Amino acid sequence: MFAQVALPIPLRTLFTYLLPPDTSVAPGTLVLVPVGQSRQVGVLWSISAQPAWNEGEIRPILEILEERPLLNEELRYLLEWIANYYLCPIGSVLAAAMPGHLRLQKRRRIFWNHSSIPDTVPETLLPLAQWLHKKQHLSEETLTHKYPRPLLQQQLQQLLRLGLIRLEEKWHGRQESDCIIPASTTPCTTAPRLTAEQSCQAQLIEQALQRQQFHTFLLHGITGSGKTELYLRAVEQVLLLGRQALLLVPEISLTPQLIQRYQDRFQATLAVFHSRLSDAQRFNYWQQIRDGRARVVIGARSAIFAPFADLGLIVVDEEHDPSYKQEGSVPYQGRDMAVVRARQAKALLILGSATPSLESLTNVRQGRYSLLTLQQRATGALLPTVEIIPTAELIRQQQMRFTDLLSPILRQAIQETLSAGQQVLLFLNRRGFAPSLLCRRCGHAIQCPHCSVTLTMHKEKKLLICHYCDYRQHLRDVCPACGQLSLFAFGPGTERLQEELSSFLPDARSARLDRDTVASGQVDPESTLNAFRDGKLDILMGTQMIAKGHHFPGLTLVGVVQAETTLCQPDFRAAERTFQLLTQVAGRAGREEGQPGRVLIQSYDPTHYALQAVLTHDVTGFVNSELLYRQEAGYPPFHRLALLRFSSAQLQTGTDFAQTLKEQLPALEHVQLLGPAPAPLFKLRNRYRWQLLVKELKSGQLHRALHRLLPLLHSLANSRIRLDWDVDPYSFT
DNA sequence: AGCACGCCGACT
DNA sequence: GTCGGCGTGCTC
Ligand SMILES: [Zn+2]
Ligand SMILES: [Zn+2]
Repeated sequence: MFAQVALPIPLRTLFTYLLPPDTSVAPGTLVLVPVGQSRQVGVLWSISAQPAWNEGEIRPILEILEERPLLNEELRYLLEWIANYYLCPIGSVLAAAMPGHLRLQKRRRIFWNHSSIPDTVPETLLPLAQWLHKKQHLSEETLTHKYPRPLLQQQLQQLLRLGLIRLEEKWHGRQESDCIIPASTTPCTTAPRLTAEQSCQAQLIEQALQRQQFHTFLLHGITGSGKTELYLRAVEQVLLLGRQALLLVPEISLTPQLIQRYQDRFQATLAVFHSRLSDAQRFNYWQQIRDGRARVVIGARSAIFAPFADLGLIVVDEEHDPSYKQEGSVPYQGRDMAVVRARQAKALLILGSATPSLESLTNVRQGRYSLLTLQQRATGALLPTVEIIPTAELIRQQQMRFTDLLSPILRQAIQETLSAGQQVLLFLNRRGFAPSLLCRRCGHAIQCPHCSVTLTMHKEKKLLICHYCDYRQHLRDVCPACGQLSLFAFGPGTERLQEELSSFLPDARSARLDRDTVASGQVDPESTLNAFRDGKLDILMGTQMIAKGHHFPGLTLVGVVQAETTLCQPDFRAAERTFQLLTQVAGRAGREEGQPGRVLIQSYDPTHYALQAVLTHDVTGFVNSELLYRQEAGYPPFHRLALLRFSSAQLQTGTDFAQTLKEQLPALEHVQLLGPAPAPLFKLRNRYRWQLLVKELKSGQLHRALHRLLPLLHSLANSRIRLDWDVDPYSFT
């Protein structure tokens, strides 16, 4: 018998191995196989009587690693689906789905397996044999310091044949793990009462769960309307049906507070995939999910690959969040994969958001999803009032300097709020002190030597840092172009905001939460958020990190320092993103009844329709005008896109290739080719970049075109050109 | 992705 | 002379 095995290396095909006689093993099981000079853990994909490959020697499977399959058919289907849809090797998909699971621990140990060194040992092997005999056991790594690998392999083989040594290969699947989940399904805390609106929607969810068929709900509930409580109820019900549940959240929302909330309800059965898990812990969770011992799973997008035995419910919270899109070698959209997986598992899917993606809303309009809405806040509080502050106009009227981040209106509002004993949140989606350092004499902006972007000024660290490649140089006073002492920090940043705020209100208790303060250990996110919630801080300022989900009862004023930071990006979703992010931030304000919230948005473009929609809480109005724009411009959700990118370390090589493509790319049916054009971020990590946008004109024809286009690109490109592509792209930099 | 093989610059 | 840099090509 032969086995086709998927390996976690970027291969488009399965490899064929010989199944040792008398082995009973089912597809989906982990196996150890030889690959070239090394060994790999792979997944047995299928078994056949005839080899699926006959162009060389077929080697045998070395070991069946587990008694039962880890990847059931449903999960293998998902991985194949991803490989086909996103046009990437099945091996890469496997590696993305199971990071670490399949990795053998690099250090093989070699044990001396004999009391002495027999005389029969050939002279060439003596030095190695003596070394091993003396030490009794050594890691392969240590040996490679003294022996070149091919020689070592050869000598070890000989010693092995003589029965003098024994190899021990470590695979963490064998390690005992420390994250045992006890088996119990008793809810720990009792559920709070639902509002009339909530219980109405909860009933619809329950009915759908009872049917145990695939169905998708879009749960569109305003901020603070109690979506989480509906998720919790749905999970409770699916557990009663004896099925498992998966909750996907954006990476940034996977906070101790969120975990606690679920733990209080489902403690006994919960597995949380957070980024600090070791390979062994992660693998142990996988086994417990397969065995049905873990019944509720929470994680970011990659938890979609967990090996559920009987998945009955998937919840995608904040379904519009861009972090569901994985970038890199396997660029999948986690939310979309939830649809594929739920359909295959006959599970109920709930996509929840206060600001649903246009894709999901379109699916509702086309009848593929059903809509559930929550229009009232669970506490009975009203939505905050929103005002837009025209920064440019205030500067022109000399009411503020153009270097100021806080307008007089916002300053006054902060003071009023603090003196009323309430709290303030200031949002600015830019870390560092300023995004660039300019020369006021010659206009020079200090750039990254490896990328075509300006270096961000970090005042505390006294560094200029590239936010794309992490290049750093010391902060300087002298302009590198004209040699004058004339550099000044241009543009906003959270560090500068903090500086301005502490000179404005030196006595206020404030904290800054962004990647820099967290990484430097200055600030602990959990305790800071808790302190703010408990009223031990007056002002919290920061980036994305403070925008999500948290409930701060004393918070009544939200200030958005500069709305444009998300607006001016080379991305047709810029307006949608801005609307979503600002609505989300605004939703932090005034969540308790009787304490109305106020939101002040500072902007250089106050009439922009995305901001106007935030002002009036007009989701429908925004969605309609945005959809109109998308339709006219031929963008998603009306036309699918694929982005083909290429780059080269030499400018000329790239330019030539772009020219070649312009001349030689044929017109393809049912798609439109836009480009190649230089990428908005033209140089990144010393590579010059171009992109070619493929727009689908007739539904269902994108892949046909890509299957013609990609081989053509490969054949035209020389080895200096690096090619990659992204189906349904979210990033256009 | 590893890991080999292979062909050119600075060193015991 | 050879040690080692990483470019190219293969792995059932
Ligand atoms: Zn850079
Ligand atoms: Zn200058």
